[in-house]
Amino acid sequence: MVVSVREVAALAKVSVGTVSNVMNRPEKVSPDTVERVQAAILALGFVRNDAARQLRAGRSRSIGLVVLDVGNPFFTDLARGAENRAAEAGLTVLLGNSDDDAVRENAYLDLFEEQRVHGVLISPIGDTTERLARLRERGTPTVLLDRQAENRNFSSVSVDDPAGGYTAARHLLERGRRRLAFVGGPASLRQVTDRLAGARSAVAEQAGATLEVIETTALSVLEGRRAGESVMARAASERPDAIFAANDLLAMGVLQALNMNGDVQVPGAIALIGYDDIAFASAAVVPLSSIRQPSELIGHTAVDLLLREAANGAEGEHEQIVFQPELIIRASTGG
Amino acid sequence: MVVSVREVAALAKVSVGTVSNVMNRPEKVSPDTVERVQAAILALGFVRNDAARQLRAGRSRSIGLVVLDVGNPFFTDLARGAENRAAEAGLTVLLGNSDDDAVRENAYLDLFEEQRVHGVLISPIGDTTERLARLRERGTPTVLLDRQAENRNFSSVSVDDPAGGYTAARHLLERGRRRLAFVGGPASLRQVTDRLAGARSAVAEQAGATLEVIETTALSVLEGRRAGESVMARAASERPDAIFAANDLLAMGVLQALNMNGDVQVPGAIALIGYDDIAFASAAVVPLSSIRQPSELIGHTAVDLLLREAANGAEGEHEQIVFQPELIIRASTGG
DNA sequence: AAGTGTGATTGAATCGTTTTAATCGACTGG
DNA sequence: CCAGTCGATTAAAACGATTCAATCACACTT
Repeated sequence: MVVSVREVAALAKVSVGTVSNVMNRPEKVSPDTVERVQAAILALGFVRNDAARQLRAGRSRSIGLVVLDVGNPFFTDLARGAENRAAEAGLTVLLGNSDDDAVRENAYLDLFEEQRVHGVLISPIGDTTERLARLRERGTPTVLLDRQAENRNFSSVSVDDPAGGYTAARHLLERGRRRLAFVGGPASLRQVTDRLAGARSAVAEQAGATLEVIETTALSVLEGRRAGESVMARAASERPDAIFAANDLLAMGVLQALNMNGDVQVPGAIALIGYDDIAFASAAVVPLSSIRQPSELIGHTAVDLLLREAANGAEGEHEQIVFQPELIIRASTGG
Repeated sequence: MVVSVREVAALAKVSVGTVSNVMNRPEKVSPDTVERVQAAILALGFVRNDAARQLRAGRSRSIGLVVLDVGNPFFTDLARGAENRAAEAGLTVLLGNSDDDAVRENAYLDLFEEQRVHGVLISPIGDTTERLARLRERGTPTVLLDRQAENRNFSSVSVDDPAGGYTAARHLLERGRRRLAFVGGPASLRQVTDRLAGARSAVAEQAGATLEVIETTALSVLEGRRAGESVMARAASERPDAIFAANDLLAMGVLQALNMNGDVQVPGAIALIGYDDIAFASAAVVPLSSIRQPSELIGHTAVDLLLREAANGAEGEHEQIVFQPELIIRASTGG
């Protein structure tokens, strides 16, 4: 019960070439033949075999997207932006979730390369540039997401993380807080270290202000809760009076921990600010101040860059696009 | 600069057949030949072309997953479960987002069928059973998610939605509420109508209790907010004293609307319960009571069913698995 | 020494679509 | 009436990995 162009051609009494033409450039085929072939396709329930098509074409019609965490709305929003733009260009997005794991990241890159995807968008964990360079050398255009390559060797779409970190910390300082804590990790993530660096420079400018770092093993709600609990375990006088979390998931976890016992007021005792401004941030126990990133726009732009990169060939220029983040003030830092 | 098995074979001074054997069943090849071939692969940076492989094999090594909304954590959790189980079986999951749109759903089904995926998992919108029956007839095993086929013609993994709806409404009634409102839609979604039906029967059992329906066009935070605002627009005496939202996203939107002006107390004036128990529910402004569904387990089980279905061939039995939901009580219904 | 078995390797056919050069008919203008 | 053109169609050659029957080399048995 396998139906290939061969059967369709036989039924429509034409050659396989004509069947192919009907599917791909019907204007080259006489109207009545088109009709006859389409009738045959329908009658037999023919579905074209994409593997054969790709084999001939050399490249697939999809692009691979590797994100750090599909559970993070920031990345699903970004994916939506990429998907929409890709759809306009007739391409499909394959979504891979590295879950902050180098092995999984690598597995997805292998898979995408074997599939000869049109290109790869990736928010890399740690330092993968060597692997990515090889990927590109072998002909798969690559764009970095949410991260700039040190050596400008890659096209990238990112947001100014040091500036975001600076803005967040500055905001807390302006609210009169002096004993800040940064919650985030792992340090292998560039986003984390950049935001921390930004916060550091803001604190350095302010006499009498301090910044402690509470490191986490992931950017998840659970890890945030753990960090929050470690703060709660201290005597009240030992606690920071403001917390800057490296993303909103962490911030929400921290918030849960602080609120669980009900004895720590936010923002009364501790002000809290997150990062990303995911949709849930505004609906939190205490609506969360945050640093907004234009997530959909990032995905959208990344696809544009990828298409340009693909068109230019290997020796084209690489373009770095950096968006500016935006401070969103809500109740968690005193409205 | 294209590298195929041919080049590898030439460099290693063996035949292409041997190269293939090295990759797929190295135990059939003498150790030193294996080594020579692998060295050649590495030296040339050879990456096997998946399209050619699939063409020969007849089927791809991935399974297609079509969900209603990737923005909904329920579905990303489900996807994670599916992905993990699939990985154990050496398969990849391709995630498609129908966004509650029949056209996009169809596009993904076409794509997956053209790719000759191992099988399809889908949370169908509206009535797609005819389309799915054809898909299966042509050889692609299919499992329904979060939805049972009326005629038992499909394997499916779902949760008892009428029971969940009943439980939610019953809980509100037991808290002394009598003027309930159901927020949800569109009515084309089976999940919505089933949960509503369950709620209806609970209300019918309770003398003096009423249930109004506020229909939405989607199960999103935004639509929830819209519904909440329509409630706020009424005189206080005309408002319900309890709201059952068809999922947590809606419930969080409702909550935002009720809280925005600050004048409606939850659960004081209006008790609120959602559905799914997504991770963010417990971190909401007012921690949200909800009906928990075992999302990861659903994804996991669905892949199992799919593999069984694929093994049995077309005329095998179809299995319907129904999980029971669980009431989670938090502050939004009075703790 | 002939025959038998075994393990390693090979060569060619195959999967299904796309593409290109070639062919065919019919028609037009000189 | 013939050369030339044009549109529609065809046949065959790709694309690259897999697989299976055939071959080969070599050791072991009788």
